[in-house]
Amino acid sequence: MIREGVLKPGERLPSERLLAEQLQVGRSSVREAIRSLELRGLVVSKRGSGTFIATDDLGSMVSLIASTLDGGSESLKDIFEMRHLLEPQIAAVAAQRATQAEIEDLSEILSDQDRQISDGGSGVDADTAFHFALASATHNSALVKVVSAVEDILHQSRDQSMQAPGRASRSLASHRRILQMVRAGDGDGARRAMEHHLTVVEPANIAAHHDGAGTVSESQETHGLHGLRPLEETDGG
Amino acid sequence: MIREGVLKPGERLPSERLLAEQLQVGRSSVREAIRSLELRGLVVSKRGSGTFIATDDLGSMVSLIASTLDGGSESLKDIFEMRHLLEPQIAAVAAQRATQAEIEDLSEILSDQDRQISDGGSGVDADTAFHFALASATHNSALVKVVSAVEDILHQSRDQSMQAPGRASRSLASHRRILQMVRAGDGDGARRAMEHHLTVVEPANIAAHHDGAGTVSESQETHGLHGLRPLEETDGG
DNA sequence: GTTTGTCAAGTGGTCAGACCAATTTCGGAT
DNA sequence: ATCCGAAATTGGTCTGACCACTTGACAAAC
Repeated sequence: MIREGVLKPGERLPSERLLAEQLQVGRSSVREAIRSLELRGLVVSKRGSGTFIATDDLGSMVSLIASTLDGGSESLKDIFEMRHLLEPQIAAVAAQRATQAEIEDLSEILSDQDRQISDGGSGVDADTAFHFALASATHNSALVKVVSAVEDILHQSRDQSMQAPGRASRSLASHRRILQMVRAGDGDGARRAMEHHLTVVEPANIAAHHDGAGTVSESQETHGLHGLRPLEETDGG
Repeated sequence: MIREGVLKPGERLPSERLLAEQLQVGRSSVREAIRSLELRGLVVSKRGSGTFIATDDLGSMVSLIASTLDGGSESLKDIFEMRHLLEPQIAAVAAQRATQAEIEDLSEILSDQDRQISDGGSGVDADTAFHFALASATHNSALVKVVSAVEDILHQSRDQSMQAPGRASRSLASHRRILQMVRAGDGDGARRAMEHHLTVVEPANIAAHHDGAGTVSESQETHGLHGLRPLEETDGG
């Protein structure tokens, strides 16, 4: 429909009223179309200003994938498994492609994690950030999106299971090992390090394989889905 | 905010007008909210009938992820790469978990593919179906969704590049090899077979990493990786 | 000349009412 | 009991209006 015209990022769309007139449809329909694009993260609307082609706006895409992937607590183990299949591969690719800046970025994140743990925190934020930064280092936008969505979903559940003493520091240690491999450009080593990380440090949260029914608690309904109300984004573009 | 009331699949929501009255907001806003839920695949609206909680509706979720993942021609190689990282793993998991029924299903699909090719077709539909069925055999809904989205995106581009003579039959052959491994419950073998399939049969479509395979229009290709190494890991699993 | 305050125009967000098309519901005719 | 058709209901769209906000231009003050 609207995609025909190839528009550059940041460019402003015609106003809803003008668009409605040009397309000979009501403004409601135009709004609905724009809204759908906005929910897809392709476009951002700003009251009083206009509607613009999204620059990269990773966040909205990620949350969109996350909400789609998150089918309730039942699928949490599926998410974990996908991560276990994907992230070691990502670590390997990242090890081969990471730039110096990205490596420093990762290093910085680990320092943060260290600091957080020293302050008595769980370090989950830095933990998530590490996985995200690692995915970014693959220079593969699709991977970044999927991994971000996965990490997003797992973020909350991790917050609780991270409480176990020793886990935080072990997580940091294996993160360091991964970074070391990335720094060395050792894809295979990075893969193994990530595998170890996921197997030893992370997985206990859910554990359950695919045999039994639900060892999952349905009270864990804490996903950050936006409900009926459209969220207002204070995007400072 | 609809989340509060736990609604069962298939249940009908209050009408837009009623909802608007109850929430003390305009019908437009209600519609917009419902639309956002519909785009997320959580709900389906039927004119004259009502709005219902989506049952499972894999399709809409998949197309949603696909649209989010599909950032234009620039990201096509990213999609390919993600597939290359993910599908061998999926094949391995599927080999370990596939039920007899699912194996027969896969076998059936290959028969279809054979038939399509004999009729002079490219067999892309059966091809996509195979990958989807394989993902389903993992019994992991998250994997199914992501793989489906990936296959969905690649479906069209594959349609064109599948024209090359010999490709279709080679695809079928390597599919057969994968199925054989799945049937044997050989996860590692399935992984390798899928890797071979993706490396030898599929990837040429886009190819153009940095050695210029030329089947891609030049203007589209300028955006991607500048000096990135192609991943060439023979995965010593 | 530069800065500041003010205001008009434009924009997306919302609301209200109306009509359309598809569907369901239900009463009456058979 | 079955069939048919009118009426009610529902989502989809259109129209017009108002609000909150942003922007940009213009005049006033420095």
